[in-house]
Amino acid sequence: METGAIPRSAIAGPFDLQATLESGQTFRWTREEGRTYLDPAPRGGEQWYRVVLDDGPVAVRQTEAAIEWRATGDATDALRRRLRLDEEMAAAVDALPDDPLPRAAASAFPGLHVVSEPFFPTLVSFILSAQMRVERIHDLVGRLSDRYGRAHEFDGETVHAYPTPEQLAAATESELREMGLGYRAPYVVETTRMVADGDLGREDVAGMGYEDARSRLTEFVGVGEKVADCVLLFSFEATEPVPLDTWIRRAIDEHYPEVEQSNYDETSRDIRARLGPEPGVAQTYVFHYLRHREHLAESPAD
DNA sequence: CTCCAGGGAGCCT
DNA sequence: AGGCTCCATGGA
Repeated sequence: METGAIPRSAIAGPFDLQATLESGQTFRWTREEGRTYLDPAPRGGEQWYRVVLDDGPVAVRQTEAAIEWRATGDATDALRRRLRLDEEMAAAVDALPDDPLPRAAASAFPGLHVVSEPFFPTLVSFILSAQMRVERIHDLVGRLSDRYGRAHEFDGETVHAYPTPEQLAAATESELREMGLGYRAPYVVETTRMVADGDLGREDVAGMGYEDARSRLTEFVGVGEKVADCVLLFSFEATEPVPLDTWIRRAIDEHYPEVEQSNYDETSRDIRARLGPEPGVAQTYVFHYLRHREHLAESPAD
């Protein structure tokens, strides 16, 4: 076991590990204490989070001085890429329009980073996300990993990687239904097959412009405009996508009533034009803020 | 009991 | 293209 630390001085701007990992962008990281990751844990509690990276399992926590990690090899570079530690999210925040909602969201979680997660896990996770609560998506992703992903020994425990397309291709629709995926089970089966067979993959989309890429991703079964936006935002480092989920749609009704919500394409363009130069970053802040603002008062002041 | 969750597919005009 | 209905499951 190796240990290491990325000092705060080596991170661009403010960073908040808990907000970053628990804001519904990625469902692979698990808090070591407690299975679900959105139970009301204290903010800033220096909890360890665990995930399996390409090189194996890693545990990460944030202290006042640094991002600390434990892993079987040097995890510094992989963490820098996943958590985008070299990028100054505050630049996008500073450029936010002078609207109350995005401003409040940004000041509530100043260290929230948009992540850069791998393609296939993100694709399947957000197929699962349809009509499902964030906590439950996290739970189901854990179940898929435990059953189909590669097992690693770590700290005397067994931890599982997210399954590869080839591994998940072994899952049948009835198996997935028994695991609780519901009507999403056949979507996962077919999309996994498409990726495993090379019908469509990350590299087919990587060079395209935003709207073309989004359209191409909807060729996957179970992937519509909204899920495609999530995949582009959280695994392609795209800055444009504003996933129009129920929370954001309600926020538009409330705070941007002049934005008409007829079809996805028009609504997307309209709201993107109002959220500054990196609307996807703004959206990520707003989403997390909307889901937590009623609990903010309970937390001790930062 | 009802309502809702980071929606999408299938079918109909 | 745009609208409607159905789809599993668990928690509040």
